[in-house]
Amino acid sequence: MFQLDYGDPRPLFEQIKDQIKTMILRGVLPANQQLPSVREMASNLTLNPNTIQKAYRDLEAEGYIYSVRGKGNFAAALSQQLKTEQQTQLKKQLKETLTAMLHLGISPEEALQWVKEAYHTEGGEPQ
Amino acid sequence: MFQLDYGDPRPLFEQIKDQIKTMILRGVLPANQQLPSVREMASNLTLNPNTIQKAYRDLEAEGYIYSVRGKGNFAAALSQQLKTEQQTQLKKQLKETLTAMLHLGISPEEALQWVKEAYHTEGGEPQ
DNA sequence: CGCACTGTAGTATTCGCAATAGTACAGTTA
DNA sequence: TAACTGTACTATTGCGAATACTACAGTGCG
Repeated sequence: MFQLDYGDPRPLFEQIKDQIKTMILRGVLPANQQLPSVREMASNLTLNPNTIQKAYRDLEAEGYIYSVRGKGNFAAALSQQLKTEQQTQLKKQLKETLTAMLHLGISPEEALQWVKEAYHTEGGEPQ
Repeated sequence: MFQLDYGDPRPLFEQIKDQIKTMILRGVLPANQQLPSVREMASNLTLNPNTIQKAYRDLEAEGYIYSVRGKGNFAAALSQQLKTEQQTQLKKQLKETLTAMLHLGISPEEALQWVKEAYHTEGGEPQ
């Protein structure tokens, strides 16, 4: 179900968190969709249930999922606040990238070209 | 000379590496400019010389600096290869950001608007 | 009820790796 | 020679991720 990279310096629970976040933000996991149980996911990924639980607890604290004792974990409805946060972060990220490009000697015109190009090559599905 | 964030999960030597990289890529550190000695930098940042040495060794392996035994560490001339690598990475980063924006419901038109906006607000120097 | 599932909480332990501490050796320069 | 430089070790500490294990609480179903 998920892709773990043991070479990645980032901890496993973070990798799991990010993948779930992405799925929720992109609508792959609709609201109230049930997630695999802590034990099941742990079994599938061959790691400890505690690791999954940490990921789930964090995600709940951040508003991406909600937990119901005895029932399971479910994708939360994507709040406007969460969307706005994400947008803000993406904007910041975009600006950082553009700044780095500028300082590397790439003109704004070239940058715009890159942007258009990125859209034209959509379907390659980066990441 | 450098800014260390002990709250950052990233190791110290990585933070140092990145800051030096950025300075070199942006021309703040011209070719053959001498860097502080391992021991001096360690003293300034109040950490162990080994930590600095690790950063320097990595940077040399990546082609950002060169070391001369008995003399010191110096910024390398920014090779075309290094620039190209950096450009490739930025392009990839840009595309990932744009893809995420798309999936968040931001149209290409809006995205372009963001890009222009980012340039207009230059001077705020993000990061 | 009893059973099998779910989440939750806690402790103890292992393990990896960043970072420290310390010593030693080699090359440069005045 | 003296005081710098880089480099190479080994040993140790310390932190946090991940494991292992146990236990308890709520849900759903036959």
